[in-house]
Amino acid sequence: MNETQNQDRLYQDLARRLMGELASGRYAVGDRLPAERELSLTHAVSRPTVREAIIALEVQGLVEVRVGSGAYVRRLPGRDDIPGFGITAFELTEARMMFEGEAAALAASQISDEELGQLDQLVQDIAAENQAPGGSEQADRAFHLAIARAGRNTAVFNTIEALWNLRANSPESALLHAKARTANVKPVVEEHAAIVAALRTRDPAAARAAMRAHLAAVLDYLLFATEEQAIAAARREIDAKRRRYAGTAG
Amino acid sequence: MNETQNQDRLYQDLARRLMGELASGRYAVGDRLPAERELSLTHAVSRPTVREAIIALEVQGLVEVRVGSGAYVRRLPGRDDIPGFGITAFELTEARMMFEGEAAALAASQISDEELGQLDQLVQDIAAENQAPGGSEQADRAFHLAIARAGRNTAVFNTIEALWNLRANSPESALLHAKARTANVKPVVEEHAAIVAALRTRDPAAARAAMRAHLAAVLDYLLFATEEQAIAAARREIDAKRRRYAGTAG
DNA sequence: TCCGAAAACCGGCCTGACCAATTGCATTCA
DNA sequence: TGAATGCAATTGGTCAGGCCGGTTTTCGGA
Repeated sequence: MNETQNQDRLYQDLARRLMGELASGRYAVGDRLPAERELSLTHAVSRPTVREAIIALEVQGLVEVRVGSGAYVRRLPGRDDIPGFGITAFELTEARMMFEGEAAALAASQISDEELGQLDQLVQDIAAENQAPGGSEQADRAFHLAIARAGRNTAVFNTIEALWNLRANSPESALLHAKARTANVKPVVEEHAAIVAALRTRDPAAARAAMRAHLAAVLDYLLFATEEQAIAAARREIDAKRRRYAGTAG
Repeated sequence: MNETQNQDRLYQDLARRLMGELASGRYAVGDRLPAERELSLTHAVSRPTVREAIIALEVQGLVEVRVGSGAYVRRLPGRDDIPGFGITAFELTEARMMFEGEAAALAASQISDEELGQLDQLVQDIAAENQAPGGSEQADRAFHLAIARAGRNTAVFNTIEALWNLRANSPESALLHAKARTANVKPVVEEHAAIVAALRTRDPAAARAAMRAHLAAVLDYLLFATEEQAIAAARREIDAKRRRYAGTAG
């Protein structure tokens, strides 16, 4: 048993364990959870703590509490609770290529001169950010969201923003991106500048093409980074085998 | 005082009130909430209840609790808590036109014969659904999500699904769509069939065009429905004025 | 003026208790 | 025999009070 990686409060620990039991299929939708008093015994915590944990589940819509009856499973925890789960960096980037391309096309017909100026500034910020060691992706994110915002469509903006949040939540994705970014500073800046230039012409097709080109390049970087990773892994494996059989051969 | 519309538990009532105070701008991000003991006095509840309410806010990411220090505002309740809030039916449909068009293009290069067969069936379901009085949009939703799924990209599928959920959450949107749908049964079925036909050719550009054409038509329906609504509203207003001034004139 | 220790404050968690809603079972009546 | 009724056990709802350990503030000494 991984007895409670601490640092959280007890109720969070309990809530996580209960969520795990839900995810494990131990309970079906509609089933009743054990009573609060019973849970407090089986999990060795007080009833108030059990209540807090159940409330945490309730707020997330996982269970429904009926007075005098019990807590019932309303839905099972799924990918909604783990945004980005099961999504690879490639899928995410492909989705961004498709959707941000359209967002850029929309922005081309709506963007103001002031917003174009802000994008110019953001391109410079990206350049600075990429040269700094261990730089963040703050400016990069701001750049893409500014374009999405320029389309003047809340649904579009929310969608693009959600994709970026997804990216932050996916550890695999973040790692790959960081790796890919370090090697290719100049191209990234040029691509972003090209997007701004296309937007400045107010040509939707050109803006779409520039954005897609940029993200297609990102996709390439990712591929490259993955290959390197795969090669390194393969090399390690071969070395291990070599060592293992060294005794046999000698 | 709106003394507690009951039926919920106390903690929910308190949590709602606290959320209201956050929304009212009384606290800024980073501010500290009153201490638990203080809240229990000012709101006339026990400390456990206050704790439960604060946990409800914490689970939603609204506040962050620091041991020995207090509960701090992490973000203000906004559109994140009411998905679809502030998004008009037009924005949503425009976003769908852009994004589902791309999803259809992706699907064209990935879809299997079996999936094409399922789409054929769904087109028939949509026809049946639209003829039934007060029919739902179940088949319509299933049709569009099936196409999104056929692209074999989880991020893309999740995005399209999120847009459909948004649609369900927006009352204004649902109303308008219901109104628009009743008047135009045949075209809708034909448009869906055309999308399947385009997918069957495996031509991304054709699939994109068919999907965009369909949603552009939906946009037109919406416009029409809105105009009718606006005209009716204007007529009511004129009538009201007429009645108001009838006494003056007579 | 600066620093460190004590005190005040704050959340974390527990015990024990009582109330109200629900539910299941046994009793009772038709 | 079957349905209606009433009671008791179970369950969540809430409270009071208390102790602990971490954080912040304060105040006196260096």
